[in-house]
Amino acid sequence: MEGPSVSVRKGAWTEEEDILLKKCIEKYGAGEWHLVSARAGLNRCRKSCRLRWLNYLSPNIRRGVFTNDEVDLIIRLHKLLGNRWSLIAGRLAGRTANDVKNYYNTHLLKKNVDRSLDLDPRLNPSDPKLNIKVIKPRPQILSKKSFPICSNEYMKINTTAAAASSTSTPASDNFLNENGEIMWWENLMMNEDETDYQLQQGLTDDIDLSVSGEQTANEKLEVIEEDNCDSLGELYLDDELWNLVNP
DNA sequence: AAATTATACAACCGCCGCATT
DNA sequence: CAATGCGGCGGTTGTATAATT
Repeated sequence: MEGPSVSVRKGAWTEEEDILLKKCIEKYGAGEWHLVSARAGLNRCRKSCRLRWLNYLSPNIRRGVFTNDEVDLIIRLHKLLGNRWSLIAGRLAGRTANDVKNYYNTHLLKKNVDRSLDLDPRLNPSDPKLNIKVIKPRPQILSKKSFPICSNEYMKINTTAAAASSTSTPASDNFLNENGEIMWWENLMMNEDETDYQLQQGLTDDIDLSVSGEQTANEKLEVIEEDNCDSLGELYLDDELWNLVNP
């Protein structure tokens, strides 16, 4: 199906190839990757071209060392989302999923395991009373009052911004304020203790997310809010809701 | 200084979901 | 409904460079 019919070039990209690809994207825009190699005069497969652009050549990419804030955010988002690198990268302006994945695997993977055991004595797996088991990352409960995703204002801002932004990595700047800071970061920080507690206590009972009929994301969220938040004061961020509030 | 080992990261591979035919 | 092709994703590998012996 997707195998190349003729041999295509593999391995590291040359400067000449980069220039050809850049000129092609400048002329035709990013997309239609199956046509790019022909348009650019490259003997590369569509995936190679796409990857080279998204991970290296795109002007939106920010290179250089990860800041402390970025590293903290990666750690916390990974805790929330697991290995969903594109989602994580989507919250780090200018960083690609590949960059984040590489950074995590090389810098944080071992450190993270060590740290999680060091920081929280309750998670010491050597303690037989705790019966620690490895669990997959799971959706989070976030307090409505301190995580303002429920507000219509928030939805208005972000659904509009999302509609105008590209869907692929690197991230849009939807979540940056005028100072280039990540807007929801503080909220995430504030909620960490709460969500950790709730996860440990298993307080993640499903909340009804069913919404009938065709509705906009904003309308859907309002219905979900109405059905659940008023009585419970919480939102259950499963995939559907997460996608709604992080378009 | 040379050999070996560890690290960082660019790139590839296989799979998936979705749209189209 | 099945086949096909596409964009996209995460896991993994290959290799250049740095650090260590």
